[in-house]
Amino acid sequence: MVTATRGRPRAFDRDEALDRAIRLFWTRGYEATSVRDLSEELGIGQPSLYNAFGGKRALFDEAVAAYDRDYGGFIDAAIVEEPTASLAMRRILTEAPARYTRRGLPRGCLVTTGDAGTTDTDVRDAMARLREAKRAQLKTKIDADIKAGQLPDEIDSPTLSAYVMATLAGLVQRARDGASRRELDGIAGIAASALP
Amino acid sequence: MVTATRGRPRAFDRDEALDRAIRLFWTRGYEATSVRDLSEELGIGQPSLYNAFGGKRALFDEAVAAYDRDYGGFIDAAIVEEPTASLAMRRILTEAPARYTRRGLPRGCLVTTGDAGTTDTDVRDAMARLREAKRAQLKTKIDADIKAGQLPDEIDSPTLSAYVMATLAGLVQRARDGASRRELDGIAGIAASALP
DNA sequence: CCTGTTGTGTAGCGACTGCTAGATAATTCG
DNA sequence: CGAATTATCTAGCAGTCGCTACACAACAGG
Repeated sequence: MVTATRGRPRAFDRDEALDRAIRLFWTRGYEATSVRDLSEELGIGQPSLYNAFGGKRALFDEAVAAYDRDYGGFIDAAIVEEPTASLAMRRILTEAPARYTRRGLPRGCLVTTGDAGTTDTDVRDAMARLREAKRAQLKTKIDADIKAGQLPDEIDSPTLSAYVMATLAGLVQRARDGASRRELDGIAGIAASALP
Repeated sequence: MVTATRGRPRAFDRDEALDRAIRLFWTRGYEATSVRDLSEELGIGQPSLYNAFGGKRALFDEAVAAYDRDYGGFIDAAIVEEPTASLAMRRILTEAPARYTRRGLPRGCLVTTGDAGTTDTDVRDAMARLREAKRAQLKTKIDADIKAGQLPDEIDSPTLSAYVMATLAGLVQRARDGASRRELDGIAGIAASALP
């Protein structure tokens, strides 16, 4: 085996520690989360954190990737699974309120607000690129429907995909300000009524 | 005179310094803006800053108040000046894209994102209260129209006002991610089509 | 002039930031 | 067993945070 376990074994569950890191970054964002906060919340010393994850920035990147897979994947799922862009967009707006107000989990979305209030431009650029990638995915799906005649030619796919992303960001803002799941459902319902 | 100018006169323009502080907080948010940054950008020493404004938090509060008056007032103006809630909401969504992408000014809105990524719960609560006040103003205007028969009884005014606020937050997010004025116009147009 | 009042500059406080050197503990391999 | 490898712990680095004590400068009133 290449992955022979030589040396002293790790004293903590790496996946569980990563999940705790996700929730802390999710709650406070990148810059407002200190390495000492992480060390305490993960229940490991700082040298262990650096040994296992490489550093604050590397841990954040890994946390964002794991978040996108474990918590934020409903958007990708809707785009992949729904037969049309209209259905995908409606499903995204329908599911978002529940996703942003889960009990036992932080409010909102790590990808949407994880870089807010962060000075580091690398972090901001990386997160902006991730958001842009989601929008582009949706735009591609809309374009496919236009080409297939499922949506009228006049539809502006860059704007429409941006509209959905902006609506999600608005829902995140409301969720973090304490809005109820019910209120978010109402907002998403109004927003969905503008979809083609 | 009570305001006799005894003692050494101030060596800088307080209003201009406050305006520079507004732009810095607007760009970076509360926590990511350091007192040293402010001191440098305002062109005054830290003791002068503390003497003139009281401290970082007091300066931020004053900056937010001045921002709301000088830059963010278009929302209040629309609510006060437009005869109906429908017109006010449409005007808000129409004007927001330009407001969030002014040349020579930071992107977005200080009230919407000034507290993002901030640990201090007092700051977050104060900003959330300010946002809630705006929403409540709009809700009152909608309620008045319902009562006057200008809008149907089935309209859910808390949700509709929250929808407008959420849309603005989404526009801010897109603006800060680099979206063009034109894209924001498009998003706002779609959002407005959902209004009653 | 002198006194009182206020603003400015220097210099530094204690607390926190991300990070790491060095010693030691716990495991596998030969 | 010893040697090699990896993890953990203590302790502390240089840098930044918001803030301020202190000395001095610049004004008004007497």
